[in-house]
Amino acid sequence: MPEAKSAREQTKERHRRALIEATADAIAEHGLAKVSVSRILEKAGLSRGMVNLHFSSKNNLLLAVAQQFSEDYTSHWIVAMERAGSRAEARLRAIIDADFDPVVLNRRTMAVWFAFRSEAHSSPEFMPFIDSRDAKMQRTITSICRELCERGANPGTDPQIAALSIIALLEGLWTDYYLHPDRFDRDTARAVVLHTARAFFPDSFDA
Amino acid sequence: MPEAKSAREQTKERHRRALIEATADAIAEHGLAKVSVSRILEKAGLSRGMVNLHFSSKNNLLLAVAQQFSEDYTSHWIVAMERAGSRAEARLRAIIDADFDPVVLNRRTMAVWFAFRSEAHSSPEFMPFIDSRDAKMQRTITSICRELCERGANPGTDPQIAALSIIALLEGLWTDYYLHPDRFDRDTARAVVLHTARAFFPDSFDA
DNA sequence: GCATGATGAATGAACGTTCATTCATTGTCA
DNA sequence: TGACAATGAATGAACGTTCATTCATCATGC
Repeated sequence: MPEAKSAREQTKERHRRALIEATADAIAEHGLAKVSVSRILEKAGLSRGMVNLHFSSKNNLLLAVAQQFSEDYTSHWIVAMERAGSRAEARLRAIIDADFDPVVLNRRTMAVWFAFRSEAHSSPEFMPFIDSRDAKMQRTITSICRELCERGANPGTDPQIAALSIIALLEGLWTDYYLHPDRFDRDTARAVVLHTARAFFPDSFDA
Repeated sequence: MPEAKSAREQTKERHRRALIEATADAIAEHGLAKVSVSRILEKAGLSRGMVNLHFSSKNNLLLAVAQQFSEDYTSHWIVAMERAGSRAEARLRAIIDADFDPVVLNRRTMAVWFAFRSEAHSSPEFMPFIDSRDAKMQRTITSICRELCERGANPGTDPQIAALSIIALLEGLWTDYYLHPDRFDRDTARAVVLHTARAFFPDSFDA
């Protein structure tokens, strides 16, 4: 047993999580601009003072939500990549697949991501949590591309440009889903990214 | 002379525009969630009643801003494309260049676009104005791709997939600029899109 | 060309509502 | 019983909107 938590600590933790989930629900339903403490507490089924008790301010709760979603996204693609083994091609495929996994790419999650992104420029404290495809992911994909360049001996391919293209494509397809979730097709999206990967690395990513 | 407007009508129109510009400034500075009528009027240098006098409500003013930016974007790429002449390759190049033109791709404009996008799902009245690369642009680019397929006789290229890829890339690179305006390089961005275009249509888009 | 009444753009104090936050009180485990 | 999580009424600031009033501009009559 790692920690034997008392019943008290357990409900406290449960309430903390409930507030974060309720806030995400409220953002998805009403939009960040219309999210109020009252609406959050209504969704969570908790009393008025709870937000300030657990997070000391509404803004801190919003920060906790942003952090939660950021960490969930990052750990998701890292786990997927590591499960894929050590081959560069398999690792890149796993990252791409992870990006279109319904666990990540769904209406609620996108609503939260895009909401925080749009407020981060005027509230810089959100900045660390809005960059889904952050420096770490960029380094990872760039090094995969570099490996593919060396192995496949593609003289014309710049790993930096390849990585930038793939990441921008992932971003753009997220936006496509966000704007038109009904007409978005996950298989087509994956095919588009793999098509681009194949354009850079003809030896890999066979259809 | 098209219309001889009275001095009264001129100042009225000037105030209307001032409110729209001030609202865009306020969104860029404070974020949509923190834009209040007071802040807008402070920036515009006008009196309290002006928003409701000209737009009847704050929400209608926000709608007018969204519409303005949407129309400006659309007319910009259409003018650029038509100036490029009738050749398919030149037209696509013009659309790509237009998308990275500082007139369109700048901090203020992106702040406004992304702000409205993030609120449109909970306030559907904004929906008609948030889809920069809308159905019209998609039809245009798809038909250009179809023409390039036929002329160049690229048997393996699906014009739909090519158009989707290019549009998603443009979207993704906008997001890239929005998240990191300082480290964004317009020339690299253009090169990335042209590189992808070349992958689909090897006969065209020479570097 | 000038005087005069009509027009409606502009103003800003006031309104009711909603907001995030506080804190004295209550309830519940250890 | 002591410690602390939970409650919800109370608070004042900020919100969008209203509206009686003001006054520069315009149309009209002479």
